[in-house]
Amino acid sequence: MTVMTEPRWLDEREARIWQAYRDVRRELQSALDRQLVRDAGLSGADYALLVPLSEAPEGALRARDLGLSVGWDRSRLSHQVGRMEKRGLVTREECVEDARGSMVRLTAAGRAAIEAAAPEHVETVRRYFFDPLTDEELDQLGDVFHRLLARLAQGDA
Amino acid sequence: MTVMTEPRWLDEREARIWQAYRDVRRELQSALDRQLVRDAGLSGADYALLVPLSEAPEGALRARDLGLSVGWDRSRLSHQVGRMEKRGLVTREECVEDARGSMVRLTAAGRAAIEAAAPEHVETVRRYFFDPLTDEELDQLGDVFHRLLARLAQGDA
DNA sequence: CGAGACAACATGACGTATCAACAAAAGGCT
DNA sequence: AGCCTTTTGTTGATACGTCATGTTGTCTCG
Repeated sequence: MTVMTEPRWLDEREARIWQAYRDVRRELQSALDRQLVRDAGLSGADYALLVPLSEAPEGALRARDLGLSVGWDRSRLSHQVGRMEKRGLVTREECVEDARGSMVRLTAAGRAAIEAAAPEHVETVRRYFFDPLTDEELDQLGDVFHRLLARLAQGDA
Repeated sequence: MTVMTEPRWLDEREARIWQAYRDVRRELQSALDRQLVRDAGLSGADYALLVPLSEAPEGALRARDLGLSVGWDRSRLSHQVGRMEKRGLVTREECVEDARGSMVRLTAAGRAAIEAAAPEHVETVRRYFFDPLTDEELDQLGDVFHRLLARLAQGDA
């Protein structure tokens, strides 16, 4: 059983940093999503899937692998692919090696969409994320992020 | 008109850091939300609103001010308050000073919910965010976040 | 004072995210 | 082979987020 000890509340400095993290998270997401929909008519979710698909050998990936590469669960992926299929960005095919599986394939329209969207989007990522930071800070950030990821991954254990 | 120059694609190091950021973002969000709903029956959105309300003088804030304190637009706030009202966590009242306005007030159940949820949640934030980082790293992070926020804010201009 | 601009909030529609339940195929084990 | 477990994917329900729109009240300034 868990003993009820007085919680270690965040001090003022910690609260400020935590708040700043959540603000960055929200505003960065918002800025990137708005740029995408404005300049390319794509949502962030669309873009997230189009990138690994466009880099895949035949412009096609198993749903399972696509899910792994973006870190989504099956349901979220299936719903999103369904919406994108309706808009003609991708098609679904049966998987030959594994009859359970499903292949997601980029259409010509899908490839055109990601190729049109990518340049402006990368510029936006630079503008809001990379440009304001120094090289040293980027290295430290990479370090910090990977340590946080390690902790998050072990949390599942 | 915009000249079409070759975009400055992310190099391998940049891509790795950007990927790590998005992974942290997704996994941290997911871990915190799942902890909240599991231990307290609250969503992240619930918690986000309950915190400033519980800290407000009478457990009540104008919708406008509540929105400012969490960085949400009116619509998002109104929908979320509506859902929380249905569950008895808050009530809506008319605003005396400004007949357009609306007051959001914490109910007894709402206060009980946030007080029950907060200790475990803070521990979880520590576990996944603060504990793995050193003091120096935290200071640098605070610095970095505020610089990014400044850039994001000027983007609106 | 009065007309137009603006601010505050609600709502409906649609896209997105999560969860539970389901179905079907693959793999493992005896 | 036959049973059991695991993997893979879909679906429906519900919660959440964003946009466009509408309503009402306040403010500004001529």
